[in-house]
Amino acid sequence: MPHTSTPAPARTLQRMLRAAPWYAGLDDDERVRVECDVSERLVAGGAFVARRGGRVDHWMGVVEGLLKMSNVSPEGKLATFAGMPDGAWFGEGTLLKNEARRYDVIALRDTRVACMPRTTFEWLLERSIPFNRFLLDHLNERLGQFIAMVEYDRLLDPDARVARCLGSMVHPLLYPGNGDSLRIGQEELGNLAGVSRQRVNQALQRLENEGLLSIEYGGIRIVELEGLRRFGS
DNA sequence: TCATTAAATTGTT
DNA sequence: AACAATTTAATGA
Repeated sequence: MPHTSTPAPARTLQRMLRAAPWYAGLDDDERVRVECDVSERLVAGGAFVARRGGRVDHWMGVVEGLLKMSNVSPEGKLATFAGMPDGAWFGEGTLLKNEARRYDVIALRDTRVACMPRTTFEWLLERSIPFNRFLLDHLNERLGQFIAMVEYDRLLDPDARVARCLGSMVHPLLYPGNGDSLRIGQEELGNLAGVSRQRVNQALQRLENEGLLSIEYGGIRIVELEGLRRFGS
């Protein structure tokens, strides 16, 4: 590493938008409107970004931080659907169906959230084919994750749960910009995978020994993405 | 640039 | 849950 290393570019809202996979396909008018309409909100760690049952009037994306999409059943059972790292977008399903939100979104640490107004979202939906294409890919990917979840989740041992949790948060096409490394601590990973931090540590060491990832301070570097997604099956 | 310190995170029991 | 070890970030000379 050269000692003249340039400081990592700040995770600004504008930078995040321009790196978004759907942004590249927009025309100039669309880009101008998007950059004008999208605002940024800071959510403290532990706080709700949006609540189940609440009205949905924004399509949201993670500029910087970490979110958890989850639900609590009437019996008090916690179900986490997805972890959302930098560059992840969510809420399109509820926007398209125009119904109340079906899940809670909670910040696992201080997180900056990009908010695109419903009107802008619908405007893009009406006129941009690349935007529609992105939504299609995005929904399809999400569907695949949910199918895998109902198929295996209850049967998986902790190692596999951690592996799949990581695999679901890395997507070179839908969430670019993270490269092959994920900034997530072992405690946060435990919250997402539903296992203790100690067990996360144990799982990560096994996964590292099998050559699927490498453990870094404050994060994980993905080595074999497909191996992580397949792990345990 | 280097040393010191505090804070965060990891590894182990 | 508690503890020790490690890494990073911040501070000031």
